[in-house]
Amino acid sequence: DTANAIDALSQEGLSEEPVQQEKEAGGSGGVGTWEVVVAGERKKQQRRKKGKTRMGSADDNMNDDDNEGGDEDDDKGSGERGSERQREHPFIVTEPGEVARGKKNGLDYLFHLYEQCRDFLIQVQNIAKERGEKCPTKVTNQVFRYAKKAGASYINKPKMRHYVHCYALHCLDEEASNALRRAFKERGENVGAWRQACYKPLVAIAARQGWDIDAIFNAHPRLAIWYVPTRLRQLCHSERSNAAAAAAAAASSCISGGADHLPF
Amino acid sequence: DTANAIDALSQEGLSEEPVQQEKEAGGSGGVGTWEVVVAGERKKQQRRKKGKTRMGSADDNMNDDDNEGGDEDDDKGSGERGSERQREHPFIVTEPGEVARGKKNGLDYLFHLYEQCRDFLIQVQNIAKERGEKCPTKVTNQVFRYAKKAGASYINKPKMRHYVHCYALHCLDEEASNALRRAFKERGENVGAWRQACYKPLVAIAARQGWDIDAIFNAHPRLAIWYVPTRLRQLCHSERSNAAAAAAAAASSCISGGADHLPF
DNA sequence: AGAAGGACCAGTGGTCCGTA
DNA sequence: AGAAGGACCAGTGGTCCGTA
Repeated sequence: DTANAIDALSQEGLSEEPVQQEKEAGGSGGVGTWEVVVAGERKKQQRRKKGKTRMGSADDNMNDDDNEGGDEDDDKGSGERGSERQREHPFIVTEPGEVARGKKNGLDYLFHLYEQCRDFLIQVQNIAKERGEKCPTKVTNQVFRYAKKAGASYINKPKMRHYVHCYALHCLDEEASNALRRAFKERGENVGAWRQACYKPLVAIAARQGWDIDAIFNAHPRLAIWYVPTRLRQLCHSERSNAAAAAAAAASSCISGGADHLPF
Repeated sequence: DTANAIDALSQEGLSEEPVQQEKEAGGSGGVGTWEVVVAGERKKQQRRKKGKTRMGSADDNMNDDDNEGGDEDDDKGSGERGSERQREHPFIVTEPGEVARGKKNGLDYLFHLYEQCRDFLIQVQNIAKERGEKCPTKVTNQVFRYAKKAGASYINKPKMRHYVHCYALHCLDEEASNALRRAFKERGENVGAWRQACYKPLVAIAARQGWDIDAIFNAHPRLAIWYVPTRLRQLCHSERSNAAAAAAAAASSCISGGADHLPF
């Protein structure tokens, strides 16, 4: 399943750790390998306001003690501290197994991030169980915070939420997902277009299974830990309404004997 | 199950509706009867600050538009508007089937409130499903808000959370729950003492079932909709630790051959 | 232009503590 | 004193929009 994890490597990004750890975890892909990640704390400065690098906040300290002075305005143009804002490379549409070239990341890498989040969730769950605390069943803020603390600074909530339904298609119908990737790569579409196109086959799957997208997510062990995206839920709902209306119209036109006169 | 719902009646409290509706719902106890509750909107004034009765907020308007003037201080002694602050009558320890006398409510009534919350949850779930929205699996703030809007002003979150574990015992071992009620009534104990005493048999149940109090709640259909109380979770955890330590000590003393010398 | 993610916001779970 | 519940608070789910 995660056999070709090496192909999913991020092109070397801003922060060195992820790439290193990817390589270490490459062959096995087991859960235990992520303890390496946990051990290696982050080395980058985590800037809060732009340019205002703050020291002193220990790695285990999650407290948000940023309000000291009181002025949090007109910091425009104070970014002379040298450290430019850095981001992950943008995704491009790649075929299954294809490594992205240049300063880009491929879709195998994207999906691999979801597996990493799952590993982090499992760790958070184990800690919670040991301590007798509430145990999350989903990838929550707590899990994202844990991932960041563990050095996986390239994982963040907006990104993961943005592509959840793409990952869902990958989980639920890998054939269809792969075909879509190939088609969109061939057409030279960008990631946004591919992402949009992932909705339709998912709605079709939901249609076949009684429209209960929550049940579909929950029935799949790797998908069950992700919240159903609002947009996907909405699409399933409106499509179900359309289907129901169409069915009703057909039935009505059957009863009334044909399409040549208005049913009411 | 809810056959003796009439015995669970609240003594006529401040708000007339609950009692009336209890009586109507008395015989059947089905879900549908609560539509009566939904239909009958609340008539009482809902005061925000003390004595400051506000008019105008429509029943469907959940908006909290209370901040108009800006002075929200020194309202001490301004309660001359006639409407005294009103509350539900306090609970007393009653035997199963016993009606509380005087300005008191019995424990059958308390447990009945949990069933009502379940009915409200089911209604909220049905509405959510119809609309294709996220569907709560637990009694959430949204459900409490809905209950209030439906006229059940006597239901509130702090109260329901306070007694959840008492209801849990009632669900999981009604015999034990009934025996405890009889014993505490006979001894003349107050509700607080009875409530405290409900923890112990629950921890014993958890001990018999591998200490997983979440699994125990989730396995019971009427209990699964309630969050496991923090205190109960903590008690189960520390008791498990104690049991494990005791077991380890026993094993150690066995290995070392007896209790006459220190094992290390 | 297309995309990544810091940071905000409304509403949550949890329960304290001013009230009766 | 014992108890009911308004109201607060830290941290959540959700995603916008200033950024690169």
